[in-house]
Amino acid sequence: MPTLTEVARHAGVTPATVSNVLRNRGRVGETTRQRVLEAVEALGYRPHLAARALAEGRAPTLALMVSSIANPFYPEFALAVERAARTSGHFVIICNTNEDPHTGRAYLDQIAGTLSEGVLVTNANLDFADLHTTEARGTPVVLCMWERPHEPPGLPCVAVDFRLAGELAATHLLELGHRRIGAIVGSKASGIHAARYEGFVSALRAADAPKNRVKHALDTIQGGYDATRALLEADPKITAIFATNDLPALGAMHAAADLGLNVPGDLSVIGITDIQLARESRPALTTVAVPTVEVAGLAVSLLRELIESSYGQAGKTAGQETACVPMRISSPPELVVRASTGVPRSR
Amino acid sequence: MPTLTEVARHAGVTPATVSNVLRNRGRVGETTRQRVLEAVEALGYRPHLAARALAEGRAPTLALMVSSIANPFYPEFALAVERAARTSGHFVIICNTNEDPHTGRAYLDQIAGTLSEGVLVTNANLDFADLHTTEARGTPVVLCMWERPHEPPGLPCVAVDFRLAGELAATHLLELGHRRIGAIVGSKASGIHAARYEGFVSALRAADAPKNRVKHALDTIQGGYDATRALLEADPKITAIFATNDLPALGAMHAAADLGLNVPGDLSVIGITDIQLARESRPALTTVAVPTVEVAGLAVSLLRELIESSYGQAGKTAGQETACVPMRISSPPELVVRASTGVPRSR
DNA sequence: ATGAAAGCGCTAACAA
DNA sequence: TTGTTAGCGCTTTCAT
Repeated sequence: MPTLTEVARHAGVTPATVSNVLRNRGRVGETTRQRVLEAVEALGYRPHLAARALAEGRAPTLALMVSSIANPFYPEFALAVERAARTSGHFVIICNTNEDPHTGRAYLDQIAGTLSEGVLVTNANLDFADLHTTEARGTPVVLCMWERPHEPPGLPCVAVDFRLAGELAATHLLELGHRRIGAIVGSKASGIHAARYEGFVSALRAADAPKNRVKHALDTIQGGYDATRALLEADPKITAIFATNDLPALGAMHAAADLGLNVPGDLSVIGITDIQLARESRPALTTVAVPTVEVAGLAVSLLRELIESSYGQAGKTAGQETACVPMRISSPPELVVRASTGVPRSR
Repeated sequence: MPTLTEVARHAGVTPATVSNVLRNRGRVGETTRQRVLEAVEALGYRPHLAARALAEGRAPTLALMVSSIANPFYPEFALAVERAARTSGHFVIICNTNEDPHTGRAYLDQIAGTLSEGVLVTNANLDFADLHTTEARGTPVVLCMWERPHEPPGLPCVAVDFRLAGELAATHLLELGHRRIGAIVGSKASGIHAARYEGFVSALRAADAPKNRVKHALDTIQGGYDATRALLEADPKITAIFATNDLPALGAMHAAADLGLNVPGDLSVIGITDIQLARESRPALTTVAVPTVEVAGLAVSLLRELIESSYGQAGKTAGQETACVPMRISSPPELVVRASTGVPRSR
């Protein structure tokens, strides 16, 4: 691999000039510029990104923390992030924490600030303390899917109004005429899906609908499957299932199929997110869509800004502490009516 | 961020010693070692990976070229690669070429050899010429899913016997009693799925089964959907569909549902790969499983070996050209019988 | 067992 | 407009 210096020698100029030509910095004469470009071409020169990173004090990569492969949402999101990142010349390093905060910290320790100049976090399965540490060391961090626009997490984030998502789902079911609705919350009671369920419940209350049954479950198809069977066993008259995520909703449809229930005739099912699978299931899943691509874009651009300003304020003493933590809010979730919901018919 | 030098000063030693302690190189006295470790701890030192990469002349990352988000197989594979890579301390940079060879080359030009010391390729949608160029510049390349163990591609690779996969699928269908089988080939005639179809056809021929109908289609659910409708229109008596990939197979099931056909009663469906979705569809998809995780592991370890030996032979003159191109063969694909195939019943 | 010094490939003041 | 001179943070001979 030829180096900058070799190119310079080949073109009869100094390394600095070549550097300037390559990055359109500083004034360079047209003739030398040509000579340099030819030399680059002739030698097949490619800049050494690690060297550049060291010299510039910044690396052209972003780290993306994902929790696992289990939920197909993450890969989908990862690709959206990759595209957004490329527009600013960033590469994305995928950091699979495997649901393990320890692994997450190991990643942060290793690459934050050295191989990558910013961190994107797709779920809260990391110690916030670790994230704060990373931030304090000078590497900006952005949370990608904060669920409560009105309760900032204390870290820069992109928020999605998941409470509204829950409301929209409930309203849709109510408008169809459902009164007995079972809810599947894809996490512990106080977990990341709480806002969705709150929105759901509040819409029910606003409509004077009877109290619904709830079941907490793993955020997986299987989790939704089991929860649905439990729910229907507890109350066979349930006509609709609301799940706080698409995966459990899909599981609910599977359960219905195994119980010989027609969807949506006997049982309506609605989820939240609108992952690819939702479009591709049979019947296609009605869901409340979260603007995934937009979120990825917002997260990357926010991170970019933070990165820039972090270099800007280098050297300044503290006092920035009090500056408010930035938050971007995505456009609101939207109901996508497909084939899994309909008017209830008695059975 | 504290540097090595600061740690050294803090511990009252030289940078070289700290470096030695940190990497267990060279002999270091037990007492100094302790002192250094304490300093590292006290300062919260983290090695700067870009700096290390420059000094060592190698970066601790691998590039993974994927073609797009459309096929959920790639993200699945990406996570498997990430896990395998981590065992050797490598980070994975995800390079989404978006089916565009031009983007692919841009990635190769930028990061191969500078930010990453090896390249993993998951599909052939890149110019082989570009890959050879990358290799020639000194960065090893490994193809992850070569489909013909008996026809080496001229590049290091992990091969999967996809011909056998096609045979297994056909045999399964034949054993169930199917004679009129429609095939969906998820690419152009000469494309990457050709081997699968060849295997399928040869098994049919070996069993003296009648010639089957074929339809080429996009390697997507929609592609399989359309192809199935076309196939059934051309010959309504078809009792089974073989698709060269799971996604089109899933599309076939959707088509059956829309046509009021029961799967597997009226129509059996079988795919190849065994992606997560195959397990999670209703009915669950019978498919020929490809050992994805194993392939990822083999690919990473082969790449690792190539990387090591490329540093080893640094300085040697040419002549290695004649050395054979290494190929790893995964364990054979295996039939996974689920609910989408069964004995044909006349209709 | 530890230190001194050179350099990886590039960028960034500052000179000329 | 171009060249000079220092590093960036780390590794690595080679001395001591």
